[in-house]
Amino acid sequence: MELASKYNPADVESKWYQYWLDNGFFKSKPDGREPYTIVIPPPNVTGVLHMGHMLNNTIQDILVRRARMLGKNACWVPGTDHASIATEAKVVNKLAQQGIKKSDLSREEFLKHAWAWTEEHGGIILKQLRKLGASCDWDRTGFTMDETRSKSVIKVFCDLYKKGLIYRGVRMVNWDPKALTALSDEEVIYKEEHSKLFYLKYYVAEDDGKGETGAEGEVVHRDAKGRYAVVATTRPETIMGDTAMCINPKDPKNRWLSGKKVIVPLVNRVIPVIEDEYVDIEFGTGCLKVTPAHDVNDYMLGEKYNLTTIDIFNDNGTISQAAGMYVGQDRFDVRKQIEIDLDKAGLLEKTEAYTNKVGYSERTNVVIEPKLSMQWFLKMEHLAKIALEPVMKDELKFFPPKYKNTYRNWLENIKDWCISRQLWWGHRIPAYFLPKGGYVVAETAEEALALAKEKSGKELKLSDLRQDEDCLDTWFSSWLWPISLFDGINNPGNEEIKYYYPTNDLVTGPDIIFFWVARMIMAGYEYEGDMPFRNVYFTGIVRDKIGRKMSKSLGNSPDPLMLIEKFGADGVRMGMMLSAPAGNDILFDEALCEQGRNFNNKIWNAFRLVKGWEVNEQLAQPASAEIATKWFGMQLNKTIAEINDCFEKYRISEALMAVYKLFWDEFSSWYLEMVKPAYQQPIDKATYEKTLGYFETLLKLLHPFMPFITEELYQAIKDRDQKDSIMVSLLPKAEEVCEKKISRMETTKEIIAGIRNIRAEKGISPRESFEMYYKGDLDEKNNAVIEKLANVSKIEKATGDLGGATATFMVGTIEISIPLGNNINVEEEVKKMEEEIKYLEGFLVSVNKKLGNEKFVANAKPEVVENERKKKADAESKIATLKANIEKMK
RNA sequence: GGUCUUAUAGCUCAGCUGGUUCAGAGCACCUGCCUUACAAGCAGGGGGUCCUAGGUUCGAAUCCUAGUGGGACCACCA
Repeated sequence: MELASKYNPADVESKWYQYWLDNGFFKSKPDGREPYTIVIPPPNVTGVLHMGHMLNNTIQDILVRRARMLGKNACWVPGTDHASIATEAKVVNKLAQQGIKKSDLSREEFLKHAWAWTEEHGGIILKQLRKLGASCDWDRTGFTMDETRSKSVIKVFCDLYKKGLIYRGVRMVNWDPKALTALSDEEVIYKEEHSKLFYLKYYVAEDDGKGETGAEGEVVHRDAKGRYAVVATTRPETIMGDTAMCINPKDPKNRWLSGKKVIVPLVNRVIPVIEDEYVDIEFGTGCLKVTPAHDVNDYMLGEKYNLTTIDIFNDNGTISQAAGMYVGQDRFDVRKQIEIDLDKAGLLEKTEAYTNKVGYSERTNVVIEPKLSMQWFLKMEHLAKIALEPVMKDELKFFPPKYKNTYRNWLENIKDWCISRQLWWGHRIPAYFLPKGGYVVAETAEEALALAKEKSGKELKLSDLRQDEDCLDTWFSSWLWPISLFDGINNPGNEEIKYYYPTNDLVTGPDIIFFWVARMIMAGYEYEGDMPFRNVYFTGIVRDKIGRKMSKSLGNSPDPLMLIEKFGADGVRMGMMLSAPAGNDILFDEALCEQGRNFNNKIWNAFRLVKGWEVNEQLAQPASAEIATKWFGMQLNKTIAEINDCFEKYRISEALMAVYKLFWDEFSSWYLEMVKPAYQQPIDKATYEKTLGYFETLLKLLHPFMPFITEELYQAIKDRDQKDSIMVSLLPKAEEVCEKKISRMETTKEIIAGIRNIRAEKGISPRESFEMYYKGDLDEKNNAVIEKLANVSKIEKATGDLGGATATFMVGTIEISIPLGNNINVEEEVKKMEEEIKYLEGFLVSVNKKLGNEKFVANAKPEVVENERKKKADAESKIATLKANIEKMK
């Protein structure tokens, strides 16, 4: 078989993915084995794969494939999220392009469009995951709005309602004027903004323009029209909703306003001046305008002082009838206009540049309007309580653990969760209103009817009930994901939920720790009485190589599929992992995928070498090969233990680096060179079989990271049964390691490197063989290896004087000398040795200083002191040797 | 403003309980090589005030304090 010198991933990737699918290797059913479960963080159903997904799913696939190869029953459940607001926004946009307004459609008609859109774009992302090699059990693919999941959501809603944890009420909520819905606090993103602070004049009502002068410390504003207060605001357009002005009772400069009434500028409404310590004396003028309908804190004041609320906004952010002016105009247009109007009327004292934080809708990116409205809420106190302790006690572990703090902080300051959304795409709230007021909550309309009859004591028909128009927050379905995927809500205690729950690892970004992770933990304990997953691995955010967040608008995000095409899925997976230490942001650079691809090629070429050997059964195993096979077995086990340790700590990129070095350095650069027969010569059987065995083990270790090339080569090593795939093979266990063999080989490598170095420095061809003499206790067991790799014809312990023409170097305390005949430059050698002596003498000084310090000798641990003494002796003996050598050369 | 986190080679990061695994890895860089698996390669090499200033200690990259510079999250300023 002639193999190309370059590996071509495109030739093999789809073939093996299909093979895995055809043989059902991704499938999982409960059985007697230990389960290993991951549920995918469901991507938006209509989304496309981005680099964040690549990272996330690569990690999950590595964990799942590894678990499978450890003999566990690995189950990775894929699925998608209906993404209520995001998807609805997309559908609304698409309809708008066709000239259709959502408001012109009935709920049913709109949902038809939404489902059509979902079917058209849905699941693209899952297909893309296949290209990456994701070993999900596709038969289990879930969707947050499929039948099982929907039923679960409704059931949970009713249950929480019955438990008194869900309530309905008018509250100040975050209103998205574009999507026309309420949002939870978590869906609001605060951005710093350069805006203006407007100073408005509020004249004192019934003031004759003369009035008294201010007392000590008071600041009284006055002009021809009378006395006035100045209020600083960033939102002058809300003055139509002002129903009070507030000062701090401890504020001397505004004392004179106490008990007065003032006139809202332009609006001319007379409002009271109230006093509350909430007002910051230092801010602006210390006078606050109170608009209870449009600011959270003002609302609080309104409640406290029983102020009237005037809602001056329509749902879409335009000014409402209630405002009485600027009706129908947009809030931001009015802000500009009212500035002009106030100024003209002499009611604007000044404006100042000002930086403040403004809340934006996470999804539609419009400025959030705090708004009073009737919504459904979930009480969080109980749920927060049951979710906190397991994480703080590390029963449920976070990687990296620093996120425990973030988690605790959120849970300890949690507010009730606004779960209703004024959207159609989602789970409709199962609340039914009675004709004469009141409502009932039930899983089905029929049950609701029964309850309604009971409640009203009257005969009612289904058509008399009106179901709540709102639907639930997307996260109200995703928080059940680890349970609902195994139907644990509808069918408690079923075989699957018992087997797969709690799941093992959750891999996700820290950006959804509140949205999703925390809430899943709550739901897990509430509904299963147990954690939803044992470990949470938080990935970093994928950034470009100069640290900018990858985003569509910056155009700095590569298309994952293009990357796969260019470097192969294995190369890209490796590129992602090389750059991804846990918890730190990932500075993604295509060069890392290139490194991944190069590594693939390295593996490929190592395979070409091994596979190209011809075996001669008569041949005895050469000594060098025997040493090599024994040593590499040890090295292999050592690295396996290292890898296991890395995985335990979720240091996945370090695990990869360990295999990488094992394959490239130890196996390819050292081992293969040791056992490689001369050109076109056959190899002995024992070495050949050992080597193939090692190769296969290496492939297994690499498989979780690079599934495709490893399957390709696993199959190419020999003919295998249809069902014999590397992905269902078992990883070797780490066996006892003989450290002595390993350290002996390290010495051997150093000697070889030293000799190669001499050749390089002197320009002597590798073909010209050397003799080697040594002083010190060199273990001669590896001599055959030195002879082969350094082209040394003879190794001997130096007995007498070697004469002048030798190059000498030290490996530990062993002195290696290579006679060079005419190739030597005595002066150069002496100079080199003198430099070494200088260094050693400096070293000695520091060691002697330490040993001369009585406190050190008295206080340090004995072994440390002993070590220092040894260092001293070694250095002294080295210096003596070097000095003797110099003498001889001269 | 609060909480947390971080600073080590040109870049990205390891460095555990303070001491020979103590200054490391990968990449990048430099110098030789188209040597017979691999130039997507091989063999070598250079490169760091371990952020700054104090402190604890016989001994500090490591522990403590402060400062400076990054980053993250939360929160209230109209």
